[in-house]
Amino acid sequence: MRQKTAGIQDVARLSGVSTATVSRALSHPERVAESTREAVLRAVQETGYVANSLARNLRRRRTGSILALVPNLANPFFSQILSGLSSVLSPAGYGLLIADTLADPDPRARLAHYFDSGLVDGLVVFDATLPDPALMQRAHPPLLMACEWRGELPSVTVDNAEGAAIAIRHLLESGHRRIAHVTGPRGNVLTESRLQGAAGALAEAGLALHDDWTFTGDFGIASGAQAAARWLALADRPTAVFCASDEMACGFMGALQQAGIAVPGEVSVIGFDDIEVAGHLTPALTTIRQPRRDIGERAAHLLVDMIDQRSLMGPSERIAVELIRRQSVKSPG
Amino acid sequence: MRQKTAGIQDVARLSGVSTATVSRALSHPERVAESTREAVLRAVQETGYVANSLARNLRRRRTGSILALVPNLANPFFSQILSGLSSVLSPAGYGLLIADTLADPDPRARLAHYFDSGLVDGLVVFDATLPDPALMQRAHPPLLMACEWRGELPSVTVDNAEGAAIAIRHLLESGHRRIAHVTGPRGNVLTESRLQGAAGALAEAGLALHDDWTFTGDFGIASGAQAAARWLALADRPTAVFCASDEMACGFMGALQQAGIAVPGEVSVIGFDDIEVAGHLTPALTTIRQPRRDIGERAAHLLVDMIDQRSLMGPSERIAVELIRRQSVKSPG
DNA sequence: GTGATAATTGCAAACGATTACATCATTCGA
DNA sequence: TCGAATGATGTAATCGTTTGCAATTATCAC
Repeated sequence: MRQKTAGIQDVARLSGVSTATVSRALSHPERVAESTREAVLRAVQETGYVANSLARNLRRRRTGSILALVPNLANPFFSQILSGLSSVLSPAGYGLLIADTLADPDPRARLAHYFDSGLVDGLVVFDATLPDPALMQRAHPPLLMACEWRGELPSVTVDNAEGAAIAIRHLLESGHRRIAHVTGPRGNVLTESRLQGAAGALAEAGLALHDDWTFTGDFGIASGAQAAARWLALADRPTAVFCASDEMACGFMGALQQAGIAVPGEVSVIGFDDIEVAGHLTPALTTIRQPRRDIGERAAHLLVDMIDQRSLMGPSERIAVELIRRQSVKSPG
Repeated sequence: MRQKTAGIQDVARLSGVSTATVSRALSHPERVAESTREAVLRAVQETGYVANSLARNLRRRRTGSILALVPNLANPFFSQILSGLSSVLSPAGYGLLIADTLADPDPRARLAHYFDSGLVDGLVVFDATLPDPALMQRAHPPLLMACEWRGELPSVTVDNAEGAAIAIRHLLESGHRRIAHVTGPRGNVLTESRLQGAAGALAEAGLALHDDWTFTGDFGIASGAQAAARWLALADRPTAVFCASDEMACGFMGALQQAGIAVPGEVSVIGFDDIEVAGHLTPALTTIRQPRRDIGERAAHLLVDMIDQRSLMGPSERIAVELIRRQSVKSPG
């Protein structure tokens, strides 16, 4: 069974001082005499005392943990972002709580719950549909959007429209004129923003986004494969495809190759994200890189700042994307 | 700024009862008269009161959160397991804390810290090197190993040796006699266990694991590509390769294809894990499936049981694996 | 030597809930 | 009708820290 762990009382008794002094010796070492500090530390050693964070946090009115609400934990896109978050949060003294909003029957209720349970000092939200205006009325801890964004909420995002434009321009420069687009779910801010960037770049070249050539997906692998099926059914096929996520690009290429279509021989494919596997596919996937670890790290810094300043608003940050040229794009014909 | 949130005092005052009654009305509704219960609930509505979990947990001597220690958050293998964990932990009233032990300068110290900080009610540990005997001496909350295992600690694992044996037998049945193996990091329990299972299956067929044909990797994509380079340098090449993880298989196949070697034409490849992308590679990867979501869910159940029974030991569970036949294996020559 | 200033330390009140125990009002059986 | 059992509520202790304030002692300038 769990033996009772030493409390501050025990340390105080052993070192012959009051609990107040023990507490100070540990959290504000400069405010106690060196000799007492040593005595206390010795007693801490001996008892193996570790402060109970529950009590400490109750008194200090902070919890020491921040919550990340991700739409789908099983999506590898997030893992590296979370890793980045964790790497700056831990040293800053925060634990990282993670909740999967997909796995949750009522994610909005959960968010509301976290707002006033006092369980967390701050939130990073990756799903723009979550923090709706009604919800934001109530009192709540600092909240930062990441990847997606909404209204005036502070956020860490990537330049999605520009990324899409870069992708399209790359296809254009390679000589493609007939370009398809596999989108994310309609209504999603990322989807719309990339769609708009793609359309803009196309327009600059005097082209338009052909309705029959834009396929709606959901960022997941399977939806990429479905888009491929629709592409295959086309009488008049585009020579290049811009997929709004690498996962979809992966599903798209896979299904095409199953059907005996050569990539990039018969069709060029460009993705978005640069997930780890992208460079190891055959052909290696040309894509727009989102620096995912950076996103996590920046988000963590911004949120910690907001918490420190007890402010609900904070700066937003936009991170640049980058074209990674690999093998899945070549000149048509 | 953050307006002060209502406390139990406010509810008590508004509904004209004592705080004790409010507390009871909320946590033990049957112990209070219906009329008062209604009055309390009405006051709760009006004030928007939500109990402060810090205070509650301090008093109840539990924290309501459990911690998962994963060796590498950026590895997509874990995301689905975490998702499974989360899906049963949330309804059970536990939050899921996640820490990346790779990102941590001193993971052992962190584990020690969690042992007595009273921050968590239980731990799920995915890294067998962490809970060393010295550490386990001290008082600590219930701990469950998952995927990896160590000593007598309760664990949720998969039948690794059997999985490896199934993989090898599948290659054997397809007619291969010259079989290579890309392992995980040496010393790792998964690595050794799969190695042993593979050697066993080979022995049944009168074959042995050729030293020159076993390449050491680290479960990551890049190490698979490195193994491929070593395979390419071989004068006398095996016709099939069993990779101890899908990521390595992916890196292996990719590098081979880059070098102009056909898979499965010139060499068959079989993986382990069945990560999501496996079925969308070209060729689609034949592999041994680990039901990752199940692992997470079972681990959560077992751990919650241990916590409920205040017991440090608990049953261990072994989950079956399954051969997924796809396209990366065919008969040689 | 004396009063003022600064450096240490202890006392006790928070933090915000839960719950053992005491109290009071009912109900019921004899 | 009375004593006991039952049920509903309140009082106050408790969980394990931190910290404002006061008290004590040491230091220093004069």
